[in-house]
Amino acid sequence: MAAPYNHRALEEKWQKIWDEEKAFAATDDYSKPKYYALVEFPYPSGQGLHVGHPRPYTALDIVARKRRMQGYNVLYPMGWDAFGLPTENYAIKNKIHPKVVTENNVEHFKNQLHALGYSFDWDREVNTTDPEYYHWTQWIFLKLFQAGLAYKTEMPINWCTSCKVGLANEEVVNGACERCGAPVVRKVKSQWMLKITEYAEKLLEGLNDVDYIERVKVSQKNWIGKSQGAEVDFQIVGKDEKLTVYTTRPDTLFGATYMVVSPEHPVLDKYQDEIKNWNEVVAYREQAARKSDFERSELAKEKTGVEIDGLKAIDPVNEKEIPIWVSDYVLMSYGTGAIMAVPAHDTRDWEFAKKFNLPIIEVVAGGEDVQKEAYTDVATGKLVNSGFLDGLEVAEAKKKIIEFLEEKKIGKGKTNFKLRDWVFSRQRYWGEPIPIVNCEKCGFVALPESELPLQLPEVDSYMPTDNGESPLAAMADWVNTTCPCCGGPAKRETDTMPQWAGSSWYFLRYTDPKNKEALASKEALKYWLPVDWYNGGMEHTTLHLLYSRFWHKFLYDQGVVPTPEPYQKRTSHGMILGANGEKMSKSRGNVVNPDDIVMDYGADTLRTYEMFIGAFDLSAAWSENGVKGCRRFLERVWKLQDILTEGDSYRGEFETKMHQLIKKVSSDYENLKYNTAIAAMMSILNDFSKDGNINRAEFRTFLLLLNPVAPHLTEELWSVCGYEGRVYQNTWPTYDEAKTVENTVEIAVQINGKTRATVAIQADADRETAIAAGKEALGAKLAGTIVKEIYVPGRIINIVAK
RNA sequence: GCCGGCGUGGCGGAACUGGCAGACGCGCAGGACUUAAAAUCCUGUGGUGGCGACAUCGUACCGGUUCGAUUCCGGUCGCCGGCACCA
Repeated sequence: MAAPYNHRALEEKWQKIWDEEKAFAATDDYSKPKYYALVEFPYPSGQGLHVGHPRPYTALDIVARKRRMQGYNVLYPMGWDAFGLPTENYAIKNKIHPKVVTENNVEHFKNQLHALGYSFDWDREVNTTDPEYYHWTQWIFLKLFQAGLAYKTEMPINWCTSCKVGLANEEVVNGACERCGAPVVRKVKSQWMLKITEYAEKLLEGLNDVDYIERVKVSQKNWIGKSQGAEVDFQIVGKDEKLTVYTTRPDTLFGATYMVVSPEHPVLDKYQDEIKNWNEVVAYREQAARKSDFERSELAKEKTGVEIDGLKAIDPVNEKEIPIWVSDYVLMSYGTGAIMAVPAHDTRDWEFAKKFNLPIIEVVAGGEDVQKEAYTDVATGKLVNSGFLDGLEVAEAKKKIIEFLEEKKIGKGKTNFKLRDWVFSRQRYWGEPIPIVNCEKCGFVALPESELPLQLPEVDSYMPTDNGESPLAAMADWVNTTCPCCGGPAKRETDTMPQWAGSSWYFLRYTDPKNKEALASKEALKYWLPVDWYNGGMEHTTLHLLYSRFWHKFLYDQGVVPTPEPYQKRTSHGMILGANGEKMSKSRGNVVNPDDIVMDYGADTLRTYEMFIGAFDLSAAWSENGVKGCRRFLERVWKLQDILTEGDSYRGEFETKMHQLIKKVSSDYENLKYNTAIAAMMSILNDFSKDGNINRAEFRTFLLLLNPVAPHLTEELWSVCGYEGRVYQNTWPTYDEAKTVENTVEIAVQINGKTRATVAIQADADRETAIAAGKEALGAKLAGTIVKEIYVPGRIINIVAK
């Protein structure tokens, strides 16, 4: 009888051996085929590892281990995305330097990950807060600055009232701070911006060349928000001034019955003397400005606005004079900040027109009464009341009107994006200093590369300030410097970079993490890129994933990296929820600590459970009973050693089963179907138990297949049962396609599509034989006249009778 | 509102390309072992009817295509995710 399955001793033992043997180090042997598997590096928070973390880590650990056994040089690295607010807040509260907080948290996280037996190459660990690392984050920023893609501007930013920090658009969710949930207001500040919009088209097109799961692609496309339409100039009556609008429906130009400008539109100030109701306009504008984005979207149902008394515009196609309104349903930040309103064919314009009694003119026929509802369908309608466009379909009309506009020089075809430039400044301490000085004479000047890394200075207070200045601004010694350009007095930039900076390129550093001359050597980048498989959370789809693709594409254009896209394949895992189906949180009291599971059941059980819990991409509720079930499975695997018999080839009925198993497990591991791979192994285990035997050849293959999921247990069994070497040093089992097919199959025999019997026949039986056998199996059940006989080899026999 | 995805036992979930729906696990019920319990092992487990072989219904709902539909098509309802006065 085998000794009891002592997971604690055994897991510790093997983790130590793997460390000593450097079992999972990626080598610099560039002649071997490579495989780069990547998971998002964690933010080392004070709470430690969450049970959600092991799900993606285990999934790609399985892939990494399998690929190594298949002869690949595998890079499966891990690191720390350690700049950020929670650490800083903790540091403020407990009066500990954020660097110390980070070190402690990293150590804790590392121990926890280590206890899970991941095959990370710990020699390549990176940490975004390490000056050796952020040296290169700053270097990339300088490149962006030199290329004109980083600029500083006064603009209204999203200001979190609680974190006291500016946020990128992507960090604002329903008008509230993504992190803390506090309301976000607009605040005008001078900010560093990155021109991600310059790459909008490339970011969109690049999606065609990569293998991302559909919903990730769709989210990125929505976020980039490409639309095609036209810009059209509307003459302002009696002025030498044109009001330009952007529209995706230039075909409806004849139906424009009024115009709307956003409250911030400059035309208002320019002609304030001619606006008779200027007081009213100013009042409206102030009211709109006071609203936070949150309120704006909350109050979206009811349209508001003021007609500008004194300014009119002329529709360029029909010369009609139309009124101009101000309303906050038109945004200054998209298009031109002004629109032509076509209430008959736009829902928002329709609502506005109804409220203020403006005319609604149908120009696309085919819908219901436009006085009752806007008709927005573009696929079926035909143009009416539109002069030379009458009778055309929408698509044709669009083309024709754009030609017309361009010919008359009153407009042009235009593509717009929703994507906006990336607000790159944070008024915080715990981030990468921006390596720029502001010289009175020379303006903004880049630090010379030789002065990198520009290290974070020690400060007395990390507190953010109410006036929106970074804590660094209070450090006169550090702030006051000399201009690298003219040597005159200059001031350092005191804002720091957002957390997304360090994570935008970390996968490059893993390829050559200790390089002091460059972010990584050309050779390393050429060999390892692109990342073959990257898995991460859906919540990073429009943030990290988009940002890092942007940086990568920029670095590609600079000749720094060899591939236009960083990640060949991107998948996403579902969340692990509490047992009650709700998100785990302290306040809900449904948090599961992975340390407890490792202690009580073992890392292998936790790994198996998280892979078995359900479809990888869907969220799944925690179940302690499910954990027990997986532990039970591993216990039964452990006991197989008691029924082990000699044999160097698969026995009889097990031959087909083993070949099928190798095939299934191998492909399931590659296709995020870990749950069915484990189910298949459970199933064959049941067969072995029932049989009362497993021979050495069968057990050997079984251990190899299970190893990526439960590496400690399988190594121990491998060693205990006297197989040679280590599992991880062995070759992944192969199968013979011909041997996955059974000789005899039991197939269903149907009458009129309903199964009435089953029959065992040769898998490759010919039609006559099969149908004869089928009829025999049906016996007396077969009655009436046979109309048709269907035989699908290996699948079904169906007799159609009347 | 637009876009994407989903809807299968008591529960988590399987089902290749249209071919025996419910693999595997959990739970539950019965049994073995035990003084007893836990653990372990064995058996059963979609509903209804029948002692039974079996019959019949059943993959959100309604309809269609097909010899045959969880799978394909049309419509309805519901849920989840992304985007959202983006003109």
